Amino acid sequence: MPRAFLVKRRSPPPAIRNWDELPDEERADTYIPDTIDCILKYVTEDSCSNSSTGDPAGDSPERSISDSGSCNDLITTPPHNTDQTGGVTSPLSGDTPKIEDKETENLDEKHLSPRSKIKFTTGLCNEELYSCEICAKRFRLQRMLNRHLKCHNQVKRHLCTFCGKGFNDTFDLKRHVRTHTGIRPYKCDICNKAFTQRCSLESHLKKIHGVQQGYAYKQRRDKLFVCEDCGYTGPSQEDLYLHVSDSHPGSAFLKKTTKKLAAILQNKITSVLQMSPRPDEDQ
DNA sequence: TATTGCTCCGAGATATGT
DNA sequence: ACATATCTCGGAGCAATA
Repeated sequence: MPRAFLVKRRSPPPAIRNWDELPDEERADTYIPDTIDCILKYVTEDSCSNSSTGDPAGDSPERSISDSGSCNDLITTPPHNTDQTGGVTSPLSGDTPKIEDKETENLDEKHLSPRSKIKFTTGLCNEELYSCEICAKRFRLQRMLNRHLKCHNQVKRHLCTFCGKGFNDTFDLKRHVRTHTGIRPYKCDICNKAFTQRCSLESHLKKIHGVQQGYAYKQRRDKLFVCEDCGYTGPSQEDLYLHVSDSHPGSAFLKKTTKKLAAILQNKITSVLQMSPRPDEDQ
C-alpha cells in the first residue's frame, strides 16, 4: 500500500523527544501519567462522540477501502485529536501520553482490546477490525494494533548505547547504531560508495548512475546478514554465525541466537569437522 | 493449530551536509 | 538545489507460546 495513504505522525513532541536531555537512568523509567485515565476517558468519550458516524467530517481525504476493493490491513481514518502533522496529542498537555511498555500491555487489556474490537462493516467487506482508540486507525489483526499502540508510547524500549536515543523496534535500533559504528552493508558496485540502508543505495543508484533496481518482491526481502561488530556481510545466517563465533566469540549475537538454530549450526559444524581430516591424522 | 510477538524490511518523509 | 543520512511506522515472515 502506498504510504501516502497513511496518516503520518511526524512527531517530535518537543519536551521528551530529545533523549540526550534525559539522564540515562531516566530514559527507560516507567512513566505513567497520573492523568492517563483521564486521557483515555477523554479519548474514549471523544471517540464515542465523534466517531459514531465513522467520519464526522464526511469529506475525509483519507481512504478507507483500497483501490482493489478488498479490505486492507490498515484502514486509515482521520484522527480526532491530532496535531498539525497528524500526531496524536494529549488533551491535557498537547504531548503524546507517555506509557511504559508494560503499561501499554495493561492498557491493551484494560482499555483497548475489548472495546476496540469492533465489527466494522463496509459495502465491500464485512470483517472484524481492531481499532486504536487513540488515533482511530483500524487494523485487521490484533497484533498489528498491539504494535501500533507502541507508536503512542513515548518511552521506547530499545535504547542506543551510544547516544541514548530510544526506538520501538530492535531493528530500528540496530540500523541506527550503524550510524555510530560506521557499518555500511550496502555498497554501490559502480562507485563503491556504501550506505547503511538499502533504500539509500537504491536512491543513489537511481539518481547518480541512473540504475533502476529491478528487484522482485522475494529478492527484495532477501536478508543481508550483517555482522554489527565489524560490518562483515554473509549470504546466510549460518555463514554469519560461523563468522561471529570465530571472530567475535563474545558477541551478543551469539547469545541471541536461538538454541534451536545454535544446535542446528553446531551439528553442521560438527559434521563438517568430522568430514575433514584432522591435521594430526594426516601425518 | 491458532495466536502472538519479534524481527527484518521497504516506503516515504524529514533532516542535514555540500 | 541536490544528494545523502536518518527516522517513523506498517507489511510480512517466522518462531515461540497458549
